[in-house]
Amino acid sequence: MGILGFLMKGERSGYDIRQLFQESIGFFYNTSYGGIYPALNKLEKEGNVQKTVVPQAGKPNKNLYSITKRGQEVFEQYMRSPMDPTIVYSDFLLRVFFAQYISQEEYRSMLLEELKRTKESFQALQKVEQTYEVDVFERFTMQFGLSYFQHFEELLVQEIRRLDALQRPDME
Amino acid sequence: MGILGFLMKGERSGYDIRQLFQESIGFFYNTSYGGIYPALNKLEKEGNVQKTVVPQAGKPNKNLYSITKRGQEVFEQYMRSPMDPTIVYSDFLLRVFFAQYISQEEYRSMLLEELKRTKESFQALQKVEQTYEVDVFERFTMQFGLSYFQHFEELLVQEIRRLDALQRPDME
DNA sequence: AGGAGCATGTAAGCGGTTACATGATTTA
DNA sequence: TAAATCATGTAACCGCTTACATGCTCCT
Repeated sequence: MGILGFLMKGERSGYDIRQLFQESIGFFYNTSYGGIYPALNKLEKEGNVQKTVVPQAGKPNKNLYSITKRGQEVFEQYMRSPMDPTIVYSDFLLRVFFAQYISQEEYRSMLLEELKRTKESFQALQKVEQTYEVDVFERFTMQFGLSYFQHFEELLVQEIRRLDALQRPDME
Repeated sequence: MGILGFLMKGERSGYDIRQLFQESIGFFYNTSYGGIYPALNKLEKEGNVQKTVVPQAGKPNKNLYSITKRGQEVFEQYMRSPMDPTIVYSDFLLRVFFAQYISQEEYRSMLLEELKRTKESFQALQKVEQTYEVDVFERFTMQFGLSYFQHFEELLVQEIRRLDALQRPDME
């Protein structure tokens, strides 16, 4: 459905759409080429999008897709349909849950790794937010993400501090 | 893999495991019976778990599984293997991203719905945390979740306020 | 009388990722 | 010269959800 959303904003190729996904909403919604190209073909068959082939030198022809009236209706209908619940898959949290079975050092390095990743995600998203011109809603979505990563980071730092305090309970 | 983790804590049936998943880590890791039973069979074939059949009156026999030495090793190996990145699938955020195509009222009711859901999730998790005796790590995992929901709630409330302020810019 | 809870399982299907194949151009 | 970017696509596979099937007991 995100595909139709991006096409609402203008003509795009499958390649473009992948980039947009990655850069803007990759942190909460992801796809691969293997998903996008077949999806576009299907959308075309259903008459929701139209393809324009743009010949290119030295590259495969570019397939530019634009949304049809029918596609717009489908998209608007989607926007009004019941929301799917948000789903989080966190291997990290699963491991924390079972952390009684590993050593404190291993636990600590797990936290450290997740902290590193979180920081990286934060910075990547921050960069995107500053690079692109985005509308109010796009910006809000990204600030949601930013805020989420920041908060997550804080929790991780707190837990690492707690661990270290246990190691050295003598400290004042 | 969560299955092996639960079996580390003692003998469980497939049904038990499903309940535990739902109640404790359901907010970031989910499964259905259709996933658990086949997985248990596979684990048994591989020699990672052992089945004990407990006859019951008026119900199907209960299949109690316990983890084998081999299974423990597999679990410990997993705990030391590279972490999968955390993945979030949020239909809500996707819709926010494309909210320019819906009216303010529709947007507002979307926010309200997500707020309601978030509150419910928070309360459900809070209840679980208070009901069960959990170890340090299990508690921490849940507090992670609690904190996540709380934070999310705040962001939603802020955005709703911002919207309402736009509606009535005259207010002091 | 009906619904929730206990308890196990199968089959169909779907959405999606991973990996592969191709190949010119630009950048480091 | 190697890697990244542009650009499209297919095939295999995988894990998982949904739906179905069964049926007793306890609570309301």
